[in-house]
Order: sequence, then structure tokens, then C-alpha cells
Amino acid sequence: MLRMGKMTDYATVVLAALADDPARQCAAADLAERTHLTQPTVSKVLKGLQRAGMVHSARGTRGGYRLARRPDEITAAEILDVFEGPIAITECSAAASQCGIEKRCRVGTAWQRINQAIRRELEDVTLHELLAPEPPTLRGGSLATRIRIVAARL
Amino acid sequence: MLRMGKMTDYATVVLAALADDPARQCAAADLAERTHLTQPTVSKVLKGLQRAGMVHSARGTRGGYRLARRPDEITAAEILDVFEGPIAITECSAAASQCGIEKRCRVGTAWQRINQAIRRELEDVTLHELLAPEPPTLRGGSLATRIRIVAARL
DNA sequence: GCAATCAGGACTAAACTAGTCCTAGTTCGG
DNA sequence: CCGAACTAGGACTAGTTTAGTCCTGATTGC
Repeated sequence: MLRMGKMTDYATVVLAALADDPARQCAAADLAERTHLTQPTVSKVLKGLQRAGMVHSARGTRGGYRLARRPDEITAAEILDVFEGPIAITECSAAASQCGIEKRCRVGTAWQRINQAIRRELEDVTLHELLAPEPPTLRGGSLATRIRIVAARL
Repeated sequence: MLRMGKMTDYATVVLAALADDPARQCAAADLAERTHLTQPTVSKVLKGLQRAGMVHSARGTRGGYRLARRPDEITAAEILDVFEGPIAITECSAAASQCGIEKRCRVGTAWQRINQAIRRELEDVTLHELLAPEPPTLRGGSLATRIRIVAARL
């Protein structure tokens, strides 16, 4: 119902592969093999992540990529930002809109609120949690408390 | 960061116009004028909404559209479903994916969880609330309690 | 110097979206 | 029963976006 580009999807997969051993320097070709994605695609994703400062890169024979931060310091929101941009859920929710009718803008602010709520939630989910093998993190109360949409602001 | 098509945006605007007087039968041309959208576009939106059962239509001279339910019985999630379809945040989160690598699927389920959380939230916001003139509903505790992401399930 | 590797960007093909328009069917009023 | 006012459905087009590939240049290690 809400869409996310494939690039973002790939990004999480690649980051996941990097997170397996955060210290190790991984070449794009290596990551491509491990993720079952094509090499050019992986490279493209990594370039984007590098520009966004989410991975560090090294050139040369023994070069490659590694995470710039620990997996629990990278949020889902950040990953989305890299390839989706700061695009809001509706156009109108970005800047002050020029639309004439005031009803429209009433609706606009409502979407903005929803948008912010979603964003806050995404900011509270880390790469580390995304990788949780299965429901251990789910059953526990930790995530439950973390995923508390800041309802007060809403 | 997450995108929603314009059609969905239009849909909320049109529904908002209809919600102004739920009993009244409104012609597409009338709604077009009130929403400042073009008539063909409004028609297209209304046809979609009609097929989805969100509005009732009547043909003929005094025909037009009206809401099928009360504004507080229509959720944001429903509105999204009409034009965005049941498309999930990632492709993989729809059905059992055929992707080989298991890491990928671990990530996939994580997105699914986020997706469901978002969906639950949207299901708890009604058209009536979307139309709230301004923050009266926001300050009060009502929405705050309503917008409680079902953290337990997460 | 050579091989491995990243950086950046150009380019293409495909998919999707928005928007328009046309034709057919339905209802009301005279 | 005829004509006007509507909706229903779908075909069609133009524009935008996305995914994916490829090429050329820069950097590093051996």
C-alpha cells in the first residue's frame, strides 16, 4: 500500500551482509555473490550508501566497503532516506503548498501528522533489529516500548 | 520518503468534500468545482471509490455520489487501499518470496512487521479525524490513545 | 607497472502514473 | 416517451520515474 523502491530494499540486504562482520572490508563483488544480486547493482547501491555516509569505502587492491557505524546505530529511517529522498507521503506535505482551497490543506496537515508518526517509528528501528533472526526481539517488551508512536505530538 | 500516488491524495480531498454533508447527493461536476480539480479527474477518482464501495452512486438527472458510510467509519487505510492496492512496502513482503538467500528473507520479515505497524496505525485514523479543522483533536487524549501502534504484536 | 577496486555519470528500456476522451447506460422531468 | 443530466467503463497518450547496465577515470597495493 505504501511503496518503497527496490534500491532501498537492496540497500537493506547489502547492509545486512555488511553487518554480518562489521569490521571486515568487503568488495562489491563479494557482496554481490553473498546477496545474490548482480555486481553492477550492488555497486550502485554501495555508491549511494557511501555518499550518504553510511559506509566507508577504500580503493585499491584490497579495498572494499564496511559499515560506517555499528548496526544498532543505523536506523530504518536513514536507510530509506538514502534512496527515497525526503519525499513525504503526499506532495503537499513537503513545503507550504500553493493550493487554493483550504479544505485541501486541512487534509494535507492530517497526512503530515501520519507521515511524521511513521517516520518516528522508522527512526526507532535499527539495522540490528531488522536482522533479528526471528521473533526474539518481537516477543520481548523492548521493541514494544521503543515502537511507541509519539502519540502526544500527534 | 514513502510515496502515495496523487490519486489517493485526490481521493481524500474528494471524500472530504463529500463528508461536508454526508446526506447530500453530489454530482462530479459539483465536486470538481468545490475541490478545484478538473472534472475528468474527479470522475475517475469517484469511479474508483464507487467500485471499492466507499461511495454510492446514482445516475440520471438528479444523480451523483454520496458517502457509503459515515466519515468516522472510513479509515485512512481503506482510502489508501483503493488506489495503492494491497502493495506492501517491499515486494517480498506480499507473498512467500522465491529469493534464495535466507538473509534476504530475514530482512523481508522485518519490513513486513514495520509495514503491518504502519497499516494498523492507518486503520485507526478515520476520515472524520483527517478533517479535524486543526489541533483540537490533536491536543486531546483521544487520538493519542487511538494512535497506539499495536506494539505488542510487533 | 599492473591488477584490483571504487567513483561518477551517461544511457536505455521498461514500468507506471496522471490525465483526457469517447461511448454506452441510467434516471428524471416534462 | 423524448431529451437532458448524470454516471460507468475503458481505451489511449504523454510524461515521469525506476531499474539496471556500461563506460571511463581515479586510487591503492603488490
